[in-house]
Amino acid sequence: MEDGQRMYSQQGGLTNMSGNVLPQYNMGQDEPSDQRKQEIGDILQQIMTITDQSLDEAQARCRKHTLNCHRMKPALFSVLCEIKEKTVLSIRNSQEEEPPDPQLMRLDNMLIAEGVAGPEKGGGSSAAANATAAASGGQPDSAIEHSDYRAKLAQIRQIYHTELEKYEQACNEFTTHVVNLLREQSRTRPIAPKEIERMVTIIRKKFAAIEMQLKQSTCEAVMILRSRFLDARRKRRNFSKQATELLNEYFYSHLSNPYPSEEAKEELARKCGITVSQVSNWFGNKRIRYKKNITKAQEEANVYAAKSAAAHEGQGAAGYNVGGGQAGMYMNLNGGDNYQSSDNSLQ
DNA sequence: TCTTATGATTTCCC
DNA sequence: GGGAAATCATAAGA
Repeated sequence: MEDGQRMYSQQGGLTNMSGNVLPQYNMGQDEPSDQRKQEIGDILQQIMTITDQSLDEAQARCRKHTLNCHRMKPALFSVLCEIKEKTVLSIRNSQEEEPPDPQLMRLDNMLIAEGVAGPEKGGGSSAAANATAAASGGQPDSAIEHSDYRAKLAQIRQIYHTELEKYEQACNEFTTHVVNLLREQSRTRPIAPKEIERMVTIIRKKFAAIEMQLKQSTCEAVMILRSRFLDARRKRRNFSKQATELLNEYFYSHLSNPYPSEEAKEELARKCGITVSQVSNWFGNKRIRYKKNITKAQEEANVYAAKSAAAHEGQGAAGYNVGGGQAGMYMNLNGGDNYQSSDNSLQ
């Protein structure tokens, strides 16, 4: 108040401690007294004009005019903005710096991996191709299943992107609307640009939550499609003859320890054009069935032993030894249980 | 159509 | 988690 009085006095005259205007002396800087009289007359005229208007209109206009034109407005708003910043906004500020949502990251990663989000790089179709290749053991697969999967995935992708665009558009429109509104309001109440930015962030967060729901339901749709597709893969297909030969060769040449290492499985999978888990399945089945039907297995072993021996003669090498297995240790065909003994050997 | 072979899945155990 | 064993589901052949 003191400052205000002092400031006023600089313009209109000197005041005493009670705020009364003191007699003014012409010091060479002050306005002439007849000019002041003119101003007072103008003010009175304005007051008289106001009384002719409706009270509300006058108040509104007066307030607006006073607020917008008052030379103290920027300073006052600045102070008020600062106070707001230090109180309400500081609370929000502490909540803003959150780490990225891991669930959202998972969803994003999955959508990218499935080829739904991100650049269209044939993710879905390649996934389908891999899946069918795995199921068919390298044999040509049903193109119908493949194209069905691809078409449905493309549908999901299209819906996802359409919805995403809608959300983004709505978000942008709403944000623009709110920003404009706040900017308009900032003429009559203290709203700092930072506060507007925060409001934008809040709006974007709200829309991000909606977006996450969209991503979740898209992931669900992909999962359902995938499971249906995988169910279709359950249709068993025999491995190629060449693949079976390779697997049998390895099995019978490692009869004392028919447990291929991970490296060996990978190598076999690569050579046979199947997956590592298919190799594992095959060896699991083979070990069990070998034990169950030892007579027939021995005949088979005999065939592969002969084959391998012929190959060794031709190459003069130890033959198959993937991943450090014990090549060349064939079972004794005259005595079914006379294979090389080890902890893992088949009894 | 029935049987057998075989790849995949499930359950249990270590 | 990997392997054994049981089981399922389907391909293939008689």
